[in-house]
Amino acid sequence: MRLGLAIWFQKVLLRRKRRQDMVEEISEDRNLSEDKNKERPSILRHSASHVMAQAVQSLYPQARLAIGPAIEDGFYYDFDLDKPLSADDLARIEIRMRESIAQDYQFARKELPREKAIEFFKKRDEPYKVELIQDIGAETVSIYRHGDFVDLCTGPHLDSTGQIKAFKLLSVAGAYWRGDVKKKMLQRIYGTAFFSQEELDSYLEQLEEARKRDHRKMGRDLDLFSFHDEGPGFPFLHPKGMVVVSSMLDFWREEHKKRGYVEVRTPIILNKELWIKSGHWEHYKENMYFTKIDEQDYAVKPMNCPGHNLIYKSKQHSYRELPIRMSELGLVHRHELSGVLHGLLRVRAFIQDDAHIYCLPEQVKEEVIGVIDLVLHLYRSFGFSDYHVELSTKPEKCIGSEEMWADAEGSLQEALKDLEIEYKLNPGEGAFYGPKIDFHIRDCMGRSWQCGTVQLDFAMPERFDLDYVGEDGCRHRPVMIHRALLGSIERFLGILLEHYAGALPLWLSPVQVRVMTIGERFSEYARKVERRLKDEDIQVEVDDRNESIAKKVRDAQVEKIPYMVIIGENEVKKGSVSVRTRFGEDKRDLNLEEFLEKVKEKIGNKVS
RNA sequence: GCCGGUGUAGCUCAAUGGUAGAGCAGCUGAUUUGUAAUCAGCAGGUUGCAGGUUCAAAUCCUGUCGCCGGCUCCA
Repeated sequence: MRLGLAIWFQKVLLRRKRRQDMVEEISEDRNLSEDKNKERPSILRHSASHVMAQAVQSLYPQARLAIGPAIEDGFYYDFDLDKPLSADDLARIEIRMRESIAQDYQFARKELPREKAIEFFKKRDEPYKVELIQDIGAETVSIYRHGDFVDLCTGPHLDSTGQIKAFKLLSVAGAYWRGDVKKKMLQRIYGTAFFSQEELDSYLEQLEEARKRDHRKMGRDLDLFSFHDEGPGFPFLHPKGMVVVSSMLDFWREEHKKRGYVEVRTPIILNKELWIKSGHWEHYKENMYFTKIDEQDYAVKPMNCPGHNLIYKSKQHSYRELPIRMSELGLVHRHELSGVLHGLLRVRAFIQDDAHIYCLPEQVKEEVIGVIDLVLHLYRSFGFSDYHVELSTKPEKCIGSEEMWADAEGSLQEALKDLEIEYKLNPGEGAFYGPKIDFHIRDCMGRSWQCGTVQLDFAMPERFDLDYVGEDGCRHRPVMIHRALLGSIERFLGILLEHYAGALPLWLSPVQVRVMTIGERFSEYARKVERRLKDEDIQVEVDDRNESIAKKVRDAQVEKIPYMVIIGENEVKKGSVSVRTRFGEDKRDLNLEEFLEKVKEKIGNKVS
């Protein structure tokens, strides 16, 4: 169980190394050095996956081979095997792998005509390999052999198994054949390999570090939020968690006001007819919660757009009013599969920082650019630079015409191009109502989570018959842009906690200052200091427990409280404060008013 | 939802078929402390839940719920 985390953490390591890898790959392209190739972790790891498959088949001859690639941070191999593999089995497999490495088998490549290869793998009773070859268009395929093990593979590989110096099998998990829920579930073994034991050890060490910054643990330790069996996937925000969220939302509202957004609020439960009209009934039903009111069917909203459309339609609009930027910090509920719930990062109810922009067709690009500019500004303000952008296009199951989709995709692409933003293209991954640009941020384990999204929608205005009166006095169809920037407030909080390892920036800290007394007789003065800080809207607490100052400092450090104000004989006498920061800086005898001003200024400027 | 794992005090973990324990947190008292844990005492559990096997179940079996890691899906 613990090992499972390892796979993901490796991504964190590798993200750092990626730059180096890139440089390597470029130089390889120039001289295609065989030796350099051999230094690439992906080659090492792919070779390790072959060695693992060999070990598995030697221990469990009934295991059929599926696929076994190197991944960003290690490798895996999928097996069709009736016996469930346990941690003990992984240890046995590792031992068998070591034997193979000690034998130092050569990796040998061979090319086979397609038909011969199919025959070959049929004879070895490897149906998954046969299926793979049948799907490969090429006339010839390559196989790699080491010892008695043969696998369909394009390579390249190490020279021999002996070059695998440090590896570890990390976890076993289920995975559908070809990622298809309707196909058979296979057993996937994850592992990793490095060129030296030191690298492997340091990786495992950092894995342990990463576990410490899991937002779920910090939520408990810092008393920010909790989950309960009574509502799986539904987060409970505690008072301190709410303080953080309020700070986030205050800032969010300020930035939105500046950019011409208006805020609305729409009901959580709405008549089923509305959802049929919007298309959610048809396309999103399995993710929705339903209820009955006075014999009528209602649904709990999974999205805010239909409600916003009702507001838009509540009166006649002129082209002069557009764009209308209608925002809502809306509580949405989505029935997610139980197996995907993950702390605050994947929940069943969350606040979406949503907005719908109703605009003229010729305003689309400018509006999209405005949204992207705002999303990047928000991320920067929260201290994020590690995000990536993806553009997703028309899926199979969708509403709207081909032409609408082409227009919509074109506008998004152009906006990204104008802003010179690099992005990854995801063909067929768009929402059912339009193409989208997504912004992803990574968690401490290297997992990438979608936050911001900008989705163009030429279809919803049709369904709701939205219109505006143009310059020509005729009715026209507005364009609708859905967008969320932080995405889910809960998810964003989770990511923030991991990003800062719980030491949130001052302006977001649930407790910004803790006043602590050296002895009981200083409580009164400490309360006075507290009062003064509270008057200035600073989040402050007093710790006047009957404990040593060392203990109080320790507790505050563990809670990562930005400022510790220490009150003793000296401070009371001089009417001053002594301040320790969570970074260990210590300043004695400060003037309270000066300290207060400094803190206020830092909060205002969003600096730590 | 699927595959595998897992569930003992608020938290972290012991107890491998024979009387459920520890540290931290909590409470009480002593101590009145100068920058990462003062000392002592007390309290805290139908071992997730429901069945079953057994003279005896935290421990073995079945079911169920939650959680963890993946798969799939998504903010």
